[in-house]
Amino acid sequence: MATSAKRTQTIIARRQDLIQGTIKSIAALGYNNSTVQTICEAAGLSRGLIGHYFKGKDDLLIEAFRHHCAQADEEMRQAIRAVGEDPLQRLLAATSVTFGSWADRENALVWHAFCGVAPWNAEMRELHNRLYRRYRIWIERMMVQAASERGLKIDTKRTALTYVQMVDGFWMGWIMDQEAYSIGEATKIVSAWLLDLFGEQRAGKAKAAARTKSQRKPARA
Amino acid sequence: MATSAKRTQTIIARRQDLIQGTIKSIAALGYNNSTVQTICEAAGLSRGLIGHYFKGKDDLLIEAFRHHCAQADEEMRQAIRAVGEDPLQRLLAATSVTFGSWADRENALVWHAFCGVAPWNAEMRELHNRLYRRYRIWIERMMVQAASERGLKIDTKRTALTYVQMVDGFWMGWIMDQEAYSIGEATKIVSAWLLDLFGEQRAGKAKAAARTKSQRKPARA
Amino acid sequence: MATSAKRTQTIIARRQDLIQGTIKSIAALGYNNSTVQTICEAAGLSRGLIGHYFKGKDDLLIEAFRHHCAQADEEMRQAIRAVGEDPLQRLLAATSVTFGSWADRENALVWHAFCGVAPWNAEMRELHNRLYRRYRIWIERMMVQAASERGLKIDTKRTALTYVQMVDGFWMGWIMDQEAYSIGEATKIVSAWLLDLFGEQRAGKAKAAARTKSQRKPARA
Amino acid sequence: MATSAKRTQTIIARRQDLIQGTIKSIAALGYNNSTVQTICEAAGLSRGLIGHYFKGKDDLLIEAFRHHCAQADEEMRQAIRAVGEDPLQRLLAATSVTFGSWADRENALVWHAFCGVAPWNAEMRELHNRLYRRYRIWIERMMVQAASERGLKIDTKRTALTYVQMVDGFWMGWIMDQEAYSIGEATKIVSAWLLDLFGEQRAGKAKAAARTKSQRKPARA
DNA sequence: GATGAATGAGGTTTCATTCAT
DNA sequence: CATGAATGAAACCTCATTCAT
Repeated sequence: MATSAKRTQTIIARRQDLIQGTIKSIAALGYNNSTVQTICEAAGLSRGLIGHYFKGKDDLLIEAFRHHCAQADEEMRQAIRAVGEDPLQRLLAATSVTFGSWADRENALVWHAFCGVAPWNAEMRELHNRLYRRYRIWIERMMVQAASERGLKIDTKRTALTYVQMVDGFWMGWIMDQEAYSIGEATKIVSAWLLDLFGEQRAGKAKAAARTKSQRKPARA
Repeated sequence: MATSAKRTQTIIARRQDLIQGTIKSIAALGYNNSTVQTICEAAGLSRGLIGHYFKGKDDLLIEAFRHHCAQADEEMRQAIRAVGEDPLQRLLAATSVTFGSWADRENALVWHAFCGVAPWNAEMRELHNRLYRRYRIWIERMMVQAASERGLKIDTKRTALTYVQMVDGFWMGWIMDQEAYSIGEATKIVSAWLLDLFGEQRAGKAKAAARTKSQRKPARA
Repeated sequence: MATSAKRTQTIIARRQDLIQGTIKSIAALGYNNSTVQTICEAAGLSRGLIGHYFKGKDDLLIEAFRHHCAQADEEMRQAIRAVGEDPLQRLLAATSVTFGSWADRENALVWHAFCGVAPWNAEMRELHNRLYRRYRIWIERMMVQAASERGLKIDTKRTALTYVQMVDGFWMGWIMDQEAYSIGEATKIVSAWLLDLFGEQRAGKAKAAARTKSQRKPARA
Repeated sequence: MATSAKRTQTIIARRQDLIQGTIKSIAALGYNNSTVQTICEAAGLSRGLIGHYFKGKDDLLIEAFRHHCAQADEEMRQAIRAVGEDPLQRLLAATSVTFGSWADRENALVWHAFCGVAPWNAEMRELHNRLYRRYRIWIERMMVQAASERGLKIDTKRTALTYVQMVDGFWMGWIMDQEAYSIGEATKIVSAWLLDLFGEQRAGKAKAAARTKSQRKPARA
């Protein structure tokens, strides 16, 4: 019993080691240049071990991506929960966590590397898209709440889409060229964009607009 | 003389063939799975030829990326010139060409693949960043003009940055998942965003605002 | 004492388990495809155990062959003893046991697999040849008796050799293609051949021939 | 074109080189111990070449077996044709060629090695069995002719089977232990067996039988 | 004594490059 | 010049063996 449990634990631990090694190796060398050799070295294990815990290199790579997706998902959920119920606060928190705490440079590089390969890898594409569909739905749901609370009429689907792609765009730009702008700037820009849409003065304007029967264009996204 | 000129022409033609083969192969198979074999097959040439016209596979890949960058640059320049002098029209034209005429799916996939590799390849990173610096400067310059014509006070650096990354973000999202949204939607969203910033009603409002001495927040980008 | 005896018994039992696992694995997968993994799985034991009871895989394989040889030897001895003293009956019993009771398909496949390897393995070749030399001598001895009892003049060395190789030939043919003929047919053919040489009518003929001074050719084998 | 023809010729030549290397390597080291390394060394070529001319090692091994089968077939056909129309002479010639000219020790060892693997390899089994079915049919056909010419009533199917398996049995015995008997002895035994079945005195007996009971025409030796 | 995790040697295969034709 | 055959380095993977628990 205890031994079996311990074995299971070891298996999980070794799989994690290899996944972390994969991530380290990809961050350091890129996807192409990561070999079984470099991955196992990064994990501090011997080359042959990969066969014990994964079907092969391809399987390990996919599992590493799956892990990465799951972790991104989890980090965001926790950050959002921690901040309370207010949808705008949650959107701001999501922005912060995306641009900050979890997505350090290593994670971001690895994410970038995987995305660069996913279009030619059905399984990775599937994983990525499942994550993003959920992600866009969350964002949209929060925007719907925020708009509703403020009496704003907004095309939330379009706005959510814009938010998600804008964030991704800022990430990619920073991965490619760290000197063009800092992650802090990106955070500020996106946060300001959110506040402009859902912030106090907008709420005030919306009420005022409602009073005078004027109406904002939904295309405002 | 004539023979030498002809030879030079052949060299250029063969290099182009190989570069086009590289692009086709990457679009079809991805960066990783593109081998000298698949590239030369796509180019309709024999495998050994690569050594005659490039230092090797790596050199060919970089040259292909260089070509891709140059072509993107050129396409945008022409599209912008064709549309006349008005900066807003130019911005809209740039958006159109980015999302449309040049950047078909094949080109976009290849661009995506190269970007997925560039962070670990000094030469590619350099090429990419040179292009993007120029690109951001154009966009900013046009925004400066557009704002100035309309008497708008806008943080153009920030706005240009936002534009560029938003466009890239929409591209990437569509490459990863074609079912999430269409390129047409992305074009509409970005165009609407531009028009909201620099379009007619905004111009009117800006003049009105100027009359009443009120001042727009720069964070509006 | 008791513990030591028990230990010895365990050792013998485990060695037997592994040998049986080897035989099962070879029968199922062939010699080439049998790995320490498949052998230990077939034996229901863990992989590391092989090192405790044998010098290594090669040693186990040879011991398994040794066991197989010994068992073939033993089975035949018992079958022959069980049938009484008559040499012809013994030859027929040997044929039966070879084609029947012991040499089921599994044993035959394993034998075939070992023989396919033995020419390039000094130890296996030696084991095989020792067995066959004894085997041929028995067969010849029985033929000598049978011939002598019947007053037949036969080149027994040649006849014994023919018998042994014919039986082996029928085995091999059936291992390679079970649809060409059945083991039952092979048994009938070889038995008929024996009866034709040593059976009743032959005995009668031999006596008649002896009366007329005619002489059979030894080449009749 | 000449170039295309030459290329085809080179391909055939290289494939032959590799097949010959395979045969040499198997003869020298056995099936198990033959690696891509040893095969290419025996062929005097580099390791990587195998991928140009065969799908992989397994494919090469099967092609080598196919070649071996084809060659055995061809050698026997030619030997039989060379000896004229008489069926008994043809049977004796088949015996000679099997035991002699073609099947030297190297070829026989390789044949033995392949047969040791074939039961666990569907493709090899199929090749082997196709060859043997044809082989047994030839032998039977010749026996039918020989018996008919001599007015003998023989179960030719059974006799052909016995012949084929006896020959194989003698081969196998000699491969396993060269000291037990020589190939010359085996040839003599089998030839004598054939002559005893279809030879002069048997024909004479048949004639005698014909004179007294049947109306069969006399056979020509 | 039994286990199976870990190792690393060695096998197969792929692939960029070279070179004779 | 153009070709593709040949090479060998290096990648992935399998597997026999060792060893800590």
